Amino acid sequence: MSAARPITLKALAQQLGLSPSTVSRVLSDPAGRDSKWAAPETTARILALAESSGYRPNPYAASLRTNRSNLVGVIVPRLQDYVLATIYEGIDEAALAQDYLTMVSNSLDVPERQRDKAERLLSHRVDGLIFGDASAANLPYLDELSGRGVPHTLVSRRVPGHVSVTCDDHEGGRLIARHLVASGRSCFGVIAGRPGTSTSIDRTAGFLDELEQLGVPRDDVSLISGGFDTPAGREAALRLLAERPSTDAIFAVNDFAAIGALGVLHARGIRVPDDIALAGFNDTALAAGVELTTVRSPMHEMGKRGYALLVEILGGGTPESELLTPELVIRATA
Amino acid sequence: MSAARPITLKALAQQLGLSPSTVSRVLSDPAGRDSKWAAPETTARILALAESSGYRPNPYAASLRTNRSNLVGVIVPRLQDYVLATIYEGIDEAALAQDYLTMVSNSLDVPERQRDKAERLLSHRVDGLIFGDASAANLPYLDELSGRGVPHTLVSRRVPGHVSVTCDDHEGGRLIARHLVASGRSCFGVIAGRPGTSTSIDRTAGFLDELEQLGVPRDDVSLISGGFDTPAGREAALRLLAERPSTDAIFAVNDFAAIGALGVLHARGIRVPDDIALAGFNDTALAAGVELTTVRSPMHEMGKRGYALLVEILGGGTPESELLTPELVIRATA
DNA sequence: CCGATTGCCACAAACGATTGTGGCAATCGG
DNA sequence: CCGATTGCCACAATCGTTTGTGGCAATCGG
Repeated sequence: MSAARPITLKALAQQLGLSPSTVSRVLSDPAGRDSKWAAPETTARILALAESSGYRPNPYAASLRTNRSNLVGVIVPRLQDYVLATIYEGIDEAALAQDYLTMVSNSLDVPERQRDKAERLLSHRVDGLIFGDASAANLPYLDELSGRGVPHTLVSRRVPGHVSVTCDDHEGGRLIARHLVASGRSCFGVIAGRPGTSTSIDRTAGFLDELEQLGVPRDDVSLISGGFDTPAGREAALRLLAERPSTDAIFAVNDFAAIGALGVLHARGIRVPDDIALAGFNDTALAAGVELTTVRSPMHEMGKRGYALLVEILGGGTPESELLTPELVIRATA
Repeated sequence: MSAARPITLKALAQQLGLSPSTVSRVLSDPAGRDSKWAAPETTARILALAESSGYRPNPYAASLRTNRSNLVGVIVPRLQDYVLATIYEGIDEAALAQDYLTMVSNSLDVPERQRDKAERLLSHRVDGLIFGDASAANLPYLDELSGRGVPHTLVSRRVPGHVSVTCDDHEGGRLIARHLVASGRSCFGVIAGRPGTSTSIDRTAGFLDELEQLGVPRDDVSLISGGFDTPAGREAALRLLAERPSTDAIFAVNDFAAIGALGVLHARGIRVPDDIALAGFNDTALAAGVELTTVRSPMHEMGKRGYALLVEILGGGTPESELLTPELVIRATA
């Protein structure tokens, strides 16, 4: 019932007839078995007792002394979003491998919430922050953090002036455009996602640039903004069909929006891809489930790199932003 | 560039000409404005300076002294799973409201990983744990935790001997069965999910019990186990169609598996629900997207209650497990 | 053979909070 | 008017680490 108070360093030292300092140095020496802080035999005794007694250093005492927490905070729009959840998994995996722990919070893409969550994390003295929700709307806060010297990196979305690791979204948009044109489509609709986010902006820009390059008149493509989720996709698809019935290809910049669109196409009895081709973005697990043509973005890798760059910054480095390469995944819908 | 060292309590006290103890008591008194630890005017001065100087108590120093961290650890099978992500959001929301922070980790439903992640969290001195991945396979570890006096609760899945908050899965299964029979179905397939988990076991048991009660011969229903995700659903559906072509209704105990099944039905040109009715479970966002008939389980609420019960335990209470009531959501597929 | 290294280890001062104890003045009760 | 209470506050110990400094013996170089 009563959770026994964990063994302390002092207790360990006492049992060993040593001073806490020696035990501490040996235990925290990365060299481990052959640390130079004690005689080999002493080192062995320390390691053995630490192991058998199940000693766990109290991280609070350590952090208090060292002023480092080995904790990184992560802010995402929403963990329910498969894409961000996957990126976070990548972050967490990389962090765990270095004995860092992570804490994650949802910002719901609203700036004051982002600020609130981030400050909360900072109150808990995280060593650095990783943002998955950067956008034009919260750029001021990010800039403030830079000014305050708070180490941070961005993943998934980029904004000017901050180190980020993102998918080459522009290129991703081009890939889709090329594929749709190659398969004979001529009247395009873009479900463009949330305004002010680089994922939305870059993907549609890439799409438009490639179309232009391929000689498609700008008049033959219509854009609809909204959100990244399924309901947003439904709504956008409805508007698209209403405003331009001649549409024969739809590019949703996010798989979830694409699935929403797919729902209305099915409901209308529109055949996919025969009547209208549909493509998404990200290659989430669901995309495979519904045979959706999409672009694979290396989400997991993005998280790992985002963490790695943060560590570089924490170490005093000044890394460059990274662009990960996307890959076209052709399935049944386009 | 250099992150200025945060203001300390001692510094505050010095500027105020008071002792740290007084400042500490006033600041941490929930009564706030009218705490009885100092003269009203003094209290006001303290509060004012704390505010204007942006004082943030160092949580490590506090935890070291109080032996409490105001941190709870959460273990889920996988955050990519919308269901668990939503439950976690509920946990986190409830925790934040009480100034608790949460840390979450994936166990991938493998027992040694669960143990590893949980121990890691315990090393960081979380006050308690919430498990979203309880199953027959890791029951021994959960029992061990009970023995060690580690406060914990379960969400989503239940297991004997541990306090949990789950959906009334048995009842949920009954709801689907009743609906399918009422709409004239007679040959049933169940995509049963991961063996050893209560969500799988209870939902199919409820389904079978209700069918029996409605007079459906046990021979007219076939069960297929596997996993909870989309690929598992695909595979199960394929087997189902092969083994029993007369099937006219499928109950997948999870929306994602259902969507996998939906994919193969579409691919085979089988009309839903005309040829085969399909129902899922959980009412995830995707279910609405594909017009899937399903059972709504209160995921967010589950998280909040799971946290609340943990707090009760931390306070020395001994709460009962809770069963949240599900709700049938009829859409297009059944 | 003697002074300088080197190997091994202990002392003690932090880190920044919380909290038991106690002191002094002003006010109260009778 | 006097002893007891109350209001307001300070002292100092403590939580469990890390780390600068230094001491003693054994070994080394010349």
